[in-house]
Amino acid sequence: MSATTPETPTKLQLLELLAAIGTAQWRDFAAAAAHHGLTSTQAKVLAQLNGPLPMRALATLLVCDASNVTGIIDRLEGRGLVRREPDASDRRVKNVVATDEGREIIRRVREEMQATHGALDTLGAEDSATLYALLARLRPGMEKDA
Amino acid sequence: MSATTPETPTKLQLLELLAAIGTAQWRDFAAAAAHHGLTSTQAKVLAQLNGPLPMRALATLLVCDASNVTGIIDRLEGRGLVRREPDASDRRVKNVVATDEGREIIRRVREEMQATHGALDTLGAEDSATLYALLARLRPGMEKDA
DNA sequence: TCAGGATCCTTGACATTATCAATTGTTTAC
DNA sequence: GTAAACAATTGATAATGTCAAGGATCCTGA
Repeated sequence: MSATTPETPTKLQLLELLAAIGTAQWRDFAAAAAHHGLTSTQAKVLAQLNGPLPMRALATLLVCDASNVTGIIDRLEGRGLVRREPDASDRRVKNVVATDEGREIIRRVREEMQATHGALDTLGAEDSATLYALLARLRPGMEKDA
Repeated sequence: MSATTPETPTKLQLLELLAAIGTAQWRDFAAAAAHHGLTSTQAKVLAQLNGPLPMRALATLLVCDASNVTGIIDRLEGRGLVRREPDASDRRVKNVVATDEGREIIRRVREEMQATHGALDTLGAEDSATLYALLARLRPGMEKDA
């Protein structure tokens, strides 16, 4: 019964570890975003914008009120990092799209997450593949009710 | 060359997956915190308070200005979830400690992270152990410069 | 020792992010 | 075609964030 490396970790232990990793990653992300004059929230929004997203969808992703998103997008749009586009099939909806500049700045933020990069570099190809496979199995369940 | 399950994932792919897991976990956490009348920030602070922590240390962990922490702790203290204690060896320092009620409420928040719990439940004992070991190796590098 | 610099926390002014209630325009269901 | 439902915005207000400045305490070195 080793206290340091349990053969079968408690769900609570695994949860705690996963939370710690998530927290550390967030610190890394927030610090990198600040270097580029972005607030954490602005960076988080840019990170979500792989494709066009309705305001409402953003609110759901950010776990916040829809009215909040209006102001956030206003500011990002004012800095030219984001654009509002009308939706083709529903005129109520406005789709948010990252501009080239927006995509570029978030790319640089991700590049600068040194702690995260450094940590991942300690994993060999095989371990990386194992971790990737496990996390990929976790992902759908985690995103279920979003 | 399978596009869905790469044998050796790119570092970028692994990074992206890790970020997605972290984001989903945060959503789960924020939603559970709201159920208990806590803002995300308040819950995040409570989650950090395993032991006494100086205000300054909290600011570092939250990646924010020290002055910000004053107000956050003021409100948590007003609700009886947290206490300020003088430091024994340095009278400038105030250590923040979670009260019994504070510990209880954050325990319940963690309990209610259903998406995360559900996702972890899909892993068998062996996979859990593997994931735990891999994440444990990642952790020190991620927390290095905090 | 004690003067200067550094550190910890707080305050005050202000920008950003969050909530809620109400409004407008549009869609959907009946 | 009307009523209910939904998307986004506005306005009011609270919470969170930054920065500059200040008081208290610690530390270092002449």
